[in-house]
Amino acid sequence: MARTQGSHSDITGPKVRDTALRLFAQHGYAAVSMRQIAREVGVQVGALYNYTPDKQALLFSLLKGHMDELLATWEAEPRPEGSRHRLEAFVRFHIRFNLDRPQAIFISYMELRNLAPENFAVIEAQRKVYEGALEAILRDGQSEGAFSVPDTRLASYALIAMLTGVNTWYRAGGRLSIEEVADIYWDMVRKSVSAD
Amino acid sequence: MARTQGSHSDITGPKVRDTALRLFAQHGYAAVSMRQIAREVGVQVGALYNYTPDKQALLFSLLKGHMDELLATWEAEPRPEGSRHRLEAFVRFHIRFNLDRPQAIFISYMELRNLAPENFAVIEAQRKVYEGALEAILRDGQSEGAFSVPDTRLASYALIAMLTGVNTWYRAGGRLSIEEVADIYWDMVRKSVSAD
DNA sequence: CCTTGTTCTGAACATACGTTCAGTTAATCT
DNA sequence: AGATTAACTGAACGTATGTTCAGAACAAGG
Repeated sequence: MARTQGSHSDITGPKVRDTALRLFAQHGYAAVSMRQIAREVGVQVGALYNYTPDKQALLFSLLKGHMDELLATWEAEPRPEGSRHRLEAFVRFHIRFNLDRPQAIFISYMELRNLAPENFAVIEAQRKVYEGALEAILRDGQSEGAFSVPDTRLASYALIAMLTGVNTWYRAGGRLSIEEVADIYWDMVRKSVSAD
Repeated sequence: MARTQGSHSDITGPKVRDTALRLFAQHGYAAVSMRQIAREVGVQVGALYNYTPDKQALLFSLLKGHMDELLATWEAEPRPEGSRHRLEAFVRFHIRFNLDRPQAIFISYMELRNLAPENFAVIEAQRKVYEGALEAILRDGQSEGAFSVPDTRLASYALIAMLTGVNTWYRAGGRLSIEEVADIYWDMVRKSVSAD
């Protein structure tokens, strides 16, 4: 097997993924053409098909890679004692993780409908696992008496939406650091699930 | 001027808008063709151009109409006394309004990037007016001592995201009525802006 | 140095796109 | 009844789309 060293595929491959991620996030999957990706990578359009069987697989691969990383990173996080600390850990993890990769987050919310049904099912299942982690924390805290949450399912949806919304306005280099943002959001989350 | 009564334009016009709204929400603006809209309306594609100068104007018109209605309806709402009651009114209004027109809400969040820059500026300005109404309530309540919100700007973003998120999971005919959903969300919002 | 196999080009394929327009249909007004 | 005109068809315009593939370029192994 020739060309294992100095091979361009080690460079072009990631470049294709990075470019596709950026363009999909910027203009949307349907609005970006394979030729546009190729142009920004610096190759002819045919060369892209050395790295993906088709355009749909490219989108799916990006989303799948992102969800795999999300779940793996979350599972590797320290798991503090007590529902309150676990909820805080989730909030800070979610904000940090999302703000670190805004483009992947963006397409993983916007481009779900452009996935072929069988691909959609895979991503949707992974998303449910992640959201289930939050609901489990709320349920545990509720039965321990640490939280006052009448409907843990709804509360998990509400909190996820609130936290994910950070990405719509946060810009690096703004007036607040990621830590300060997480402090403020954690304060609101904490109060919203407490008894009053 | 002939054909003012019995004219088809009274039927086809709204049909074009309804169909476009539905298809844009389902598949995304870029993924829907004019021929697809025409087919579902029941006319040839050329006929669509009696109702919109081009595809972009059709999208803009839908979004503009939606934002106009949002602002007008909100301004016509009763304006209760006291920040707490005003916040509750906003929460309930937002949930009710959003759940009543899920498709318009969906495209007005997803298709902003497919607007031509000058069209985007118009919609963005209207959105800011609406979100500003929430922030004003939070600011008033904060200075009156009714709320404990360290950063009213952030809090308004957080609450808007949380409330708008209802549309991602709510389905009519589910286990909860719109009123019950609004009750639960208002409970969380109320606590999140309170002192503890 | 010559074969091997990866990576890429350049061109082609069939199909779809947004938009335009001359011409047909039919409802309304005089 | 005839004139007017809104509403629509059917076809065409040029361009863009995703994908395929024969062959060129070229780095490494024997």
